[in-house]
Amino acid sequence: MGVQPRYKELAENLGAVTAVRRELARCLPHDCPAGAVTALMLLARFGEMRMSKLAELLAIDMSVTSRHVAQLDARGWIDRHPDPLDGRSRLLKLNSSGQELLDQVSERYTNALAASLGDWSDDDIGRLNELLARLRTSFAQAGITTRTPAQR
Amino acid sequence: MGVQPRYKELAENLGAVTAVRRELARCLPHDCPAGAVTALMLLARFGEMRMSKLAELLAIDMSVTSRHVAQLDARGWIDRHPDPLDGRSRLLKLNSSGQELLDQVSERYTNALAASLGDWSDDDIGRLNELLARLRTSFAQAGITTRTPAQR
DNA sequence: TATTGTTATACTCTATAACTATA
DNA sequence: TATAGTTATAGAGTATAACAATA
Repeated sequence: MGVQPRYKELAENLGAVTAVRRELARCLPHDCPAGAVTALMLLARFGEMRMSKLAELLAIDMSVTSRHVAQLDARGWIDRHPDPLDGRSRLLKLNSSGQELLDQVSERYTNALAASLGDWSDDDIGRLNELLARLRTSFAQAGITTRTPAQR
Repeated sequence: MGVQPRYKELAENLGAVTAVRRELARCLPHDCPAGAVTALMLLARFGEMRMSKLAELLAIDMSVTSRHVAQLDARGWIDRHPDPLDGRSRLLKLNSSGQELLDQVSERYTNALAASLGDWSDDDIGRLNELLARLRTSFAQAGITTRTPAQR
């Protein structure tokens, strides 16, 4: 197969991932939208950060990030304290309640994936992880240089 | 790595695909939402079908599919004709105008992917395609048996 | 009575633009 | 003047529930 058809196929397959994510989201607690989990995962993985950094990691506009963060704060999953280096900024940090939620969600996600992918080999899951991680970075690098949400 | 951490990692990586899809959607014509393209791709791949079949392929509720299809029809990308076998149903079919749009969108998607993934080997893209296709089927099979949108 | 599809309503996620406060 | 973040408004996508028409 030439590379052109592979790209076309990839575009179709990426569309199908949406369905998988939706399915996965069904196992979340009712007061916990999927977007919140994504943000919390990033705060868990990369630690304390500013709004603008989180927006960059999420690859969404800061205005949207701002609303998500306000929700996370309202639900008591993160703490916001002033950035000593810049009075305009606040630093975001996952707190113990958020960590607890994240642990619970991770367990549910893991169970849901195990139920669907039980017949996958460990290696295949690892390969998919590698390729998806690479896809993310490839797109992030290219995305910055093209047109994207406001601040870019 | 054990299999549990791999599942957790996969959940995170699937979240990141959302950003890729959003980025990809930016290259679409202004009057053509990404959801429309997904539906058209399925009609192109699997041919004429009923609403309920399309809803199943999209893995969304038929009520939502109904609205998407109404849009596709309003934009003149599909034809709907009565199902001779069942008066309640109408058969959906991509028409020449829809095919034309789809060709144009496929080209844009391909260009966007080529720009971001230019340094990927043909084999790696093929491997990602295989794994994503398998992910879709694994989830579809498991999903049907658990709880899902209304009609299941 | 069950099934196919449609419509009404509500919620999540996102973008753009206008705004506030600080640098 | 520029930057960090917030808020208002609008649009896409989805789910549930109530409904119409046909089987």
